[in-house]
Amino acid sequence: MTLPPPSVAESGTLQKGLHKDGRRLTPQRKRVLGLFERLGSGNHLSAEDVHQQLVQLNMKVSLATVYRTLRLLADMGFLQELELSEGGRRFELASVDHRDHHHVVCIRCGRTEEFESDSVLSAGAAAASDFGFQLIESSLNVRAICPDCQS
Amino acid sequence: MTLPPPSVAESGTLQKGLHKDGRRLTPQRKRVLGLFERLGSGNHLSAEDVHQQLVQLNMKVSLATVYRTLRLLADMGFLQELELSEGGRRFELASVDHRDHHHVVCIRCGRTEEFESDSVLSAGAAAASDFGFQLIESSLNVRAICPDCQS
DNA sequence: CATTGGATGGTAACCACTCTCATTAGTGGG
DNA sequence: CCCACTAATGAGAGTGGTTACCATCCAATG
Repeated sequence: MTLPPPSVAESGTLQKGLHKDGRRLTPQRKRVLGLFERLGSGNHLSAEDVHQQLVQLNMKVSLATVYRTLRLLADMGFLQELELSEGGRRFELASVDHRDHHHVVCIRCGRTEEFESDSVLSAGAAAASDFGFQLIESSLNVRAICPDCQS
Repeated sequence: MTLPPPSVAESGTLQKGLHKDGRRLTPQRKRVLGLFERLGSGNHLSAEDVHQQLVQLNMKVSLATVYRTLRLLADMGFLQELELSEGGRRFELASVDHRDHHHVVCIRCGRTEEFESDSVLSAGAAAASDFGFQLIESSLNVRAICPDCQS
């Protein structure tokens, strides 16, 4: 059985979080967060992506507001900020998954494999907290040579 | 006893690496690499940093050339590139002593702290061997927000 | 409703970085 | 040692993602 998705954008959770800081619930903010909830977790969107998607849905939100809202929602913890590639940060619904994504990369052919590691996650979290930093994400990049390139 | 520092920029190692690809040894390239060697490992400099430092030393190198040279030296393996902070990527001297250290970087101001972790190293080694890769090095990049930028 | 200050939209500005191109200068051969 | 070849430099324009500015708008409160 599937439970109905608990929409943060509609349920009042977003509104509460905003109001306790003197902020306001606007249609634009609901649209942005709602978009992520409709797509589900696992989607990583750039600001431009979000803007385009909303335009296609006839839900006009200016690009400037998209940027402001993404940052706000990330600061509030509803979205998670991550950087998967060069040239642009991306956002996804905050979830326990994708908290850290690690890669083994072959320096010869570029073949990339992903893996997960709790010990790496906790090591990164510990290091951040040691310096008083607020963790966003940690990624372990392992440079190596794949079997095909070892010959 | 202290051995004289083996300068890659002066010893001919840089020249050799350049010549075998039809490239040229220029004063600018020696200056950039020499700067990193003078500062020693553990310094993370942005292109702007390098430019400023060289200007202060009366060793004029244009900013465009700094960018070009940093990329070149990183490709050649003399420098290590850290794509960490939002406000620009940084470079450090690639050295054997420092090949197993990790970074916590503030995405707002670029402040970078180093740390070491055996568990991270073994996790990287394990991941490499799981995929049949031959490990070269692993580096954990922790993206976070420093105390000063958390306001 | 009226008030008020946070939010939006449109756009200019910004920043790190790259490209273009005329000029300079390493390199290797003669 | 000089020359020719062409890689490399310098200066500045251009680029793409992001932020700042500001007049206008509107959600929240009483």
